[in-house]
Amino acid sequence: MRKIDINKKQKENSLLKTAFEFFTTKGFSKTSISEIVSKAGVAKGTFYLYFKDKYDIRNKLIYHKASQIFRTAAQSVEAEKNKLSFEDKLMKLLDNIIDQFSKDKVLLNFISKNLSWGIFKNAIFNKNTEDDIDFRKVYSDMLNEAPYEFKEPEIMLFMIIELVSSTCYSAILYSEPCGLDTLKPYLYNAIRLIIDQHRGELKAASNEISSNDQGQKIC
Amino acid sequence: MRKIDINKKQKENSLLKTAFEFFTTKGFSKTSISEIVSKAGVAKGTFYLYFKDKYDIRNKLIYHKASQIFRTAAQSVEAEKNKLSFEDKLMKLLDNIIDQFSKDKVLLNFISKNLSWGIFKNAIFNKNTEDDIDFRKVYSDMLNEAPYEFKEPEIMLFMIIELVSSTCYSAILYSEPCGLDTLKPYLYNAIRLIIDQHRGELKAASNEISSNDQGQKIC
Amino acid sequence: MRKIDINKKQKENSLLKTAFEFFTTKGFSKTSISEIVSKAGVAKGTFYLYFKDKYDIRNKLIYHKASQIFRTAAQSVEAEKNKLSFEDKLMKLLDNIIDQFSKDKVLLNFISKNLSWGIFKNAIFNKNTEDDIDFRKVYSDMLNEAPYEFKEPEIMLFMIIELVSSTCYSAILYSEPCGLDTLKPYLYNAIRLIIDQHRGELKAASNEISSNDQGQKIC
Amino acid sequence: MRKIDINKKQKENSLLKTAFEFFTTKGFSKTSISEIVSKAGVAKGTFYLYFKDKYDIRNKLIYHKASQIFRTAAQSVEAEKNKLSFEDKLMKLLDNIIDQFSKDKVLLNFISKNLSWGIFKNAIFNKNTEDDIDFRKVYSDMLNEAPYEFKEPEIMLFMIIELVSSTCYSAILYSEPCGLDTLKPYLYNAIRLIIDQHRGELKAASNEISSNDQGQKIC
DNA sequence: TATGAATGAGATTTCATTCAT
DNA sequence: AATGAATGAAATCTCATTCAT
Repeated sequence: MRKIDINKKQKENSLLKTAFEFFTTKGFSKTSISEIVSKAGVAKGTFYLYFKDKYDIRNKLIYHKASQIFRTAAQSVEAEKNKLSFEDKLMKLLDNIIDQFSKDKVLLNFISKNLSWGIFKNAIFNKNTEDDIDFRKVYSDMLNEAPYEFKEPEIMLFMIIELVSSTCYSAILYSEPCGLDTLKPYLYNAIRLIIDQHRGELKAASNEISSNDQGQKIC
Repeated sequence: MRKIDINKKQKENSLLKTAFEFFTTKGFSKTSISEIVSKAGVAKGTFYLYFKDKYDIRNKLIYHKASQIFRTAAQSVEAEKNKLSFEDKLMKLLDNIIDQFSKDKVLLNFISKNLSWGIFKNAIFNKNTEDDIDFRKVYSDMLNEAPYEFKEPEIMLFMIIELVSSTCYSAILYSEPCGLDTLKPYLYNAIRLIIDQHRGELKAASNEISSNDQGQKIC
Repeated sequence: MRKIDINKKQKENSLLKTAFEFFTTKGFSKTSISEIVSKAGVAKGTFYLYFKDKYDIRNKLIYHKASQIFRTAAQSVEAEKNKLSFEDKLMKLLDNIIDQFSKDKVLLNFISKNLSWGIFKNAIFNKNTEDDIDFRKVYSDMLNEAPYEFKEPEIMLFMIIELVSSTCYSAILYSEPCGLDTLKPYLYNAIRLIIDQHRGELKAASNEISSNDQGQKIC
Repeated sequence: MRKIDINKKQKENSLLKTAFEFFTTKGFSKTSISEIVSKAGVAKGTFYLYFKDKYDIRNKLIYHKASQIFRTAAQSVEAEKNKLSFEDKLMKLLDNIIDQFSKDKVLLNFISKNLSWGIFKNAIFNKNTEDDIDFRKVYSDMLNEAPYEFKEPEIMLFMIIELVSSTCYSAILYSEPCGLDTLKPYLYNAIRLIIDQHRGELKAASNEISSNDQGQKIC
């Protein structure tokens, strides 16, 4: 990377960092571009060289942060990939995410307040930059590795994510109606029940992974 | 009510109605008080006689609308109160609410975008005006009439409400990841599973509901 | 006085009292009629039954307070009327006024900030209500009783009053450039010098008191 | 100075000039920032680039104008610096100031209405911009050059300034209680008397001013 | 007399965005 | 690429005063 490009990247990062600070402390609509640029140490006009407008920088932040969370969680599962069942992998993934948020309430608040399923899906299901993880692939790999078929796996994931995100948001930030620790057993049990209701037949052995052990197949 | 009070109520309603129109079509932050008052046909200063600021009128709208939805739903259950089991009553209540929202997407959007468990709890668990329904009482009546004890009934309601509201929001408004009709069977099944996990022991017979098995009573 | 008139007087006094409180603590332009009436316990419209507008109540307050100060001072001199020389009477009068102000800085601030020679002259040289003192008469009596003529007595009084009021204002309220005690000797000496420069000839015996000893006149 | 800085100075001056016009004709509180900017031909936001608020521009005007007056007066004395006695220099200074005000009643009114010893002292005793004159130095130079010591020279100056400003204000603007010409002889005489009462001992001869009467020196 | 709801012009201030430098 | 002065529409909010009751 040329020196000038490094410089540009630094400016952009400085703006992103500062914007995040203000958005999380003062809120999006009460943060002005003026504040961001003066704290970031660049001129007003410069802001518009890097971002289309205020909404642009917010969305880029959400993408960035959400993707960071998922990458970390995915890595934690990766290690034990082959030892865990599908359910356990998914639970571990969720537990890791919840853990990250409970340790970073500011980020939770920011993402929650600005999250819609649309932006969210975009953030985790599409690669926006080279570093971003492709969560769609992670999930479909997990499904493929599972011994069962799942009915409507997207709906299943959707329900789980919505249940987790909305209940944990309230439990972590406001302890409403109870703290995270009280909530967890009920929540995790509910998730397993939801997975159960979507679990279908045992898979027929797939070609790729068991082309040579067809003998075991019974069906 | 004196003529002047009727007039005041009309002014307030006119402002609420107009504000709701703008908030739902243009969005909260893009709606100005100037627009509201000029459409409502009152002077700018008059707005401030009724509401502290823009946030105040928004919160009052949420209270008002949320409470309206719940009152309607509660009334629909009231009729068959004694014929239905606890589960069926709760499911009917939820179904009625989902139904109302699916018919009034504008309202759903408005309430969802501005809803937090805090405001929500306030709206349905506290009477703000005389007309407001006391949802807490409705729920606790339902619990009392059930033959079973429930473990942590507040957490149960919380999980159900969060699951329903966040999944339906996305399904009704954006058909994401699927339409409401596709979602419903999975969602309703999930709800019943959640209720199941919270159901506890059979209650000791109480006076009202078991006048004919007093013999079992020991006390 | 009829009961209804007493009631009216009470309302007016309550408004005056409250307005004075706010004017002296928040300042004239930052005090709103709303605040005054709500503290005074009357309706907004009622204010306009007693006062033309905000300026009207301020002027009435100034008249009232200024006249009060002068009445008190005049009374303190009255007792020793015949024992003191003109100079001493005037000095005692001034000293008493300064004393009152140094004990009531709030009032000093209010009157000073809103004082102009015009309003001031009006306040002390014209009777506004029956209780108000006629300062013009007090001063002219003092002059008549003095054994000397005075050149331009009005200019003399004017210079003294302006010197006293502007220097004491600053000394009492801000100790600028020095406190009142440090200022006093220089100030009082300056006043005596000013009186000196206006003192004229010994008076010819006046008609009333010495109609029969005209022979003494030399002129 | 860069072209852009010249432009900025012009904008600021245009705002100051326009504000002064309105403040002096309509009064401070009846002048709106809207009026100022529209007359000055700049955008409303531009005002806030140069001044914090309405009070800020007023204070800057007072500083500016007061300092202008004193600079002019000081220059008039400078010429005859060595020919005049301390008293005559001070009288000439005051006379020049009074003269300026009597020719510019609008300015007198503006400064007087908004003057307090605090702002005033600030205006003349502190350099606010590079052009501002340091009146403190002018006065202390005058004192140093005088052959006498003065008791409490600051109190002396204070009394003189207060006496002059408050009496002349009324005389020039309202001819109350008399016109300036009638007042002057009495006023100037009073000032000389005040100076007299503060004059102390002859100074021990300093090197510069009394090289030829060293014989009298005892030390 | 007394009330206080209603007025609505107008005040101050903010801020995303542009554009000449 | 970077700047930051300038914009000016628009936002929120105030408040002296009126007038129907």
